[in-house]
Amino acid sequence: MSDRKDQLIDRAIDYLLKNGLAGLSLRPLAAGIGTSARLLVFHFGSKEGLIEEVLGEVQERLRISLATVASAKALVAGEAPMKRCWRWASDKRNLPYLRLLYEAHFIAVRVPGTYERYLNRSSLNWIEFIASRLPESISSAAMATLCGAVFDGLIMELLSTGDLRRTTRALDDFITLLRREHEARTRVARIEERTYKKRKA
Amino acid sequence: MSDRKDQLIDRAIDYLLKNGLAGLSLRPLAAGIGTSARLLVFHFGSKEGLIEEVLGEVQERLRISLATVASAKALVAGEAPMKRCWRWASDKRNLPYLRLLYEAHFIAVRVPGTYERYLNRSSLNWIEFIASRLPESISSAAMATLCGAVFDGLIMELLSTGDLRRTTRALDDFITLLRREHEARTRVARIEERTYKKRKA
DNA sequence: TCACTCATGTAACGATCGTTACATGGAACA
DNA sequence: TGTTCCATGTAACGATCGTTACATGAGTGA
Repeated sequence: MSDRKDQLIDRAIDYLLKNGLAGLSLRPLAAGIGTSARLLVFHFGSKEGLIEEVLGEVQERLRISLATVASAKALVAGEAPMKRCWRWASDKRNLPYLRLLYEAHFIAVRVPGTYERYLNRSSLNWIEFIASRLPESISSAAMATLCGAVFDGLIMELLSTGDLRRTTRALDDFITLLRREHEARTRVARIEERTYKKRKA
Repeated sequence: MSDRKDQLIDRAIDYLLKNGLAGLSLRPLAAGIGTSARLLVFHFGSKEGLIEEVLGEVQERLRISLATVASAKALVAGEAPMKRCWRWASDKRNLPYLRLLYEAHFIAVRVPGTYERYLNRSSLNWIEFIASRLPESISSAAMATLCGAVFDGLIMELLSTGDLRRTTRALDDFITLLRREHEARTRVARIEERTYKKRKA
């Protein structure tokens, strides 16, 4: 963990954020960050080792960054955690990191045994982050899956088109749908509760 | 458009459905489908030409396949078009084609000028398909974006985990949300209409 | 001063890449 | 029968890939 190596990781991350992971090769990467392929292999052992360390650092940075928005209140009351999470994810400082992780995730799914152990958890973990903050009335595995899919889909759309306004409005619409469903279910629950009390009395 | 070329396209599609597009190289492809790299270049001009024709054929097959479910009724009444579309997309005969197109879409977004003119429209066009069938009450650009994102996200989740049951339930939940919102808005609309009539009278 | 470790440069290895040159077989048509 | 065009095989080209061998300079503690 020398200073030189950390510096190389920093620069390699910048390079990967720009150029992606799919067609990565050592010599252009080395030339782009002011070193040589020889030194990359010297410090990281191999190309795969470099990618491992870079992806690990990327996940760590995102994890730390996400922690700053983790102090959200419950859904429905105040700003929705989903909205907060969306503002974080669509921030232009975080979005390139997400793009890189999505790319790695895609490659890992396509070619099993590639990077998958560095992505298995905590990479796209804002889904758990959101799901754990759903109110009980609309909390289920399917609903958590839906919330995660909305995020994945909207971020992909944002990455493809760059249309932040439209994707943000789509998320707002989804939050509205969720809120209305929550209100409908709790109203039914209150009615049932009242009915139950009446019978009891 | 010789028979031999069509046969090569068929086999190349099968190969790409299995092995993906990212790390494609001519010699393994040729060996996998019983020909030679020499002949692939002879028939398609270049590797890029081959990918163009293969992706074009893939889109054409999906377009035809999607047309078979295009005779859906309006949302809310009967089976939702989204559900119908989901059953089509998650069919194990169609899913590999979608995976290939998603991969191409990802590469095209990452490396501008790559395949993008072969994907610009009609590739992921079930989004328009769905959006055009939303009832007026919940029809907007944002809502269409949301529906598309739900599809993209759920299909990615299905491709990643293979969990058809959970992703299908998530879609059902979303349809429920949409339906409830539709009912709420039309109810409000009816009340407003009644109020308006009363005043008029 | 000397040995030793770390960092770095030069150059090459074998493999694979997309592509091409050249030759040939075989069918169709004059 | 001869010619012409399509299909195919063999072999190679130059480029690039990840990786490695070897040498050397720089710093550092004994």
